[in-house]
Amino acid sequence: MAQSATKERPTQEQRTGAMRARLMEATLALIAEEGWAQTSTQKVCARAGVSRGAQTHHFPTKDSLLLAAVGEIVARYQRELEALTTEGSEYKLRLEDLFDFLWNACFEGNLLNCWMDVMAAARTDKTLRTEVKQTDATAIRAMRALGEACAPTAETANTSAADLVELTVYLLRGMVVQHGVHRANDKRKRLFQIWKNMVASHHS
Amino acid sequence: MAQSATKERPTQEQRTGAMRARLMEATLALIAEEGWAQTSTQKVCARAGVSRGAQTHHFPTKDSLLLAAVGEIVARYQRELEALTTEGSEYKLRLEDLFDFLWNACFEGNLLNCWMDVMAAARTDKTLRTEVKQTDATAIRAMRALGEACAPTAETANTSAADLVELTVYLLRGMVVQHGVHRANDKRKRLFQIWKNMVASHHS
DNA sequence: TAACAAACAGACTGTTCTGTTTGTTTGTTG
DNA sequence: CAACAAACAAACAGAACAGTCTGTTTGTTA
Repeated sequence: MAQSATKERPTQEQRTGAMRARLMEATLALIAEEGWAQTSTQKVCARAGVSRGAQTHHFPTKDSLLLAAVGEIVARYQRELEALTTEGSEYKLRLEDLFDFLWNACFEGNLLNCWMDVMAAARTDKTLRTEVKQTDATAIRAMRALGEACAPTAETANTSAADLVELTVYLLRGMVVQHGVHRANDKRKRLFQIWKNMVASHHS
Repeated sequence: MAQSATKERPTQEQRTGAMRARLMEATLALIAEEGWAQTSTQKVCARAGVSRGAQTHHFPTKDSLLLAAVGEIVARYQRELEALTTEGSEYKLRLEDLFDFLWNACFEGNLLNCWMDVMAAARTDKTLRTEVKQTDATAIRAMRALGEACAPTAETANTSAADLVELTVYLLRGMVVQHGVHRANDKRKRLFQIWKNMVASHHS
């Protein structure tokens, strides 16, 4: 009777992993739903169904929890980005495909909403800013490289593909913030199409 | 002797005006320096050198104070915009001039930093969102109209000037958020120049 | 000038929050 | 199985916060 054979008792490593995962999931959900500023450790514990003692054990300070959340956000985004490159490695990835991917990454799911929240908060939070500053720099560098890989900027072209990608990133970020206030994606989709046309006619 | 002739005793209207101005200035400064989420009524009072009683008298709730601050931000921005149109009414305002104005409005002063903070916060604050939603809509409408006035979108053109202006606004907003984290305006200025070139060659 | 209302000041209440501490349970290891 | 450390639980302390309250000063007006 004692132990049912279906479930072994979990090892400590499994426990910490599960606990951290639960806390991380609750944290990300709260950032997405209530925003960065309204995300408190107490709410995270309540949402995760975890005692405050457990939370302080794994994340002794609020900053450690939220910085871990930042890392998780960019890790997930990076994962999507890598998935695109590997699946696209077979055939030639077009610049327009990259733009469409960036668009989709912005408006399906709430990862980018969270990220813009973090960036806004980072402006007035020193430790967060230093973290975000380099993380974002590497992310932009990666996307620039990806753009360059898509369209190697022929000598005839008058603009580098990397610059066009970076412009697109800023444009989409502005749209994401707008999206948080006013969900009218039809208008924005039309504008983004105009932008893509401009790129196509300019980078030829 | 009693009253020195140089200073009359202030009327009540003057008092309220002065007090509201002091509170408003302190609020905007705090939003700019510490961010929207870290702006509390107590800090505002301390910064303005005003008792909490006075603050609660003029702004009975925190929301009323912060919504007034939002109104002040957009009012100032609107004022800059109108100044541009009136001073430019003598000679023909070019689309590029408008773009340069938008650029300058973004990176000199911290009005746009505050505004992006507000937009980010509005995503997860219902009352703020409804306020920001329509305010921002009218602002964008005004800027679109201004763009249309600059360059009346000749029939030969394949893109409306209004759309180009709106795209520019989103692009610049993304750059402003970036600017809060990483102040590297040289890179962004170069990118914006590329953007202006694309517009010029496309809207011809 | 007397009565009144607005402007202002400061204390108090209840809540929320982060970080710390003390104690209990659970897994690991010699 | 015994000693130990990690995982977890819960209570506490101290601070910041928004809102409400009572009292005082100042301007208005009949």
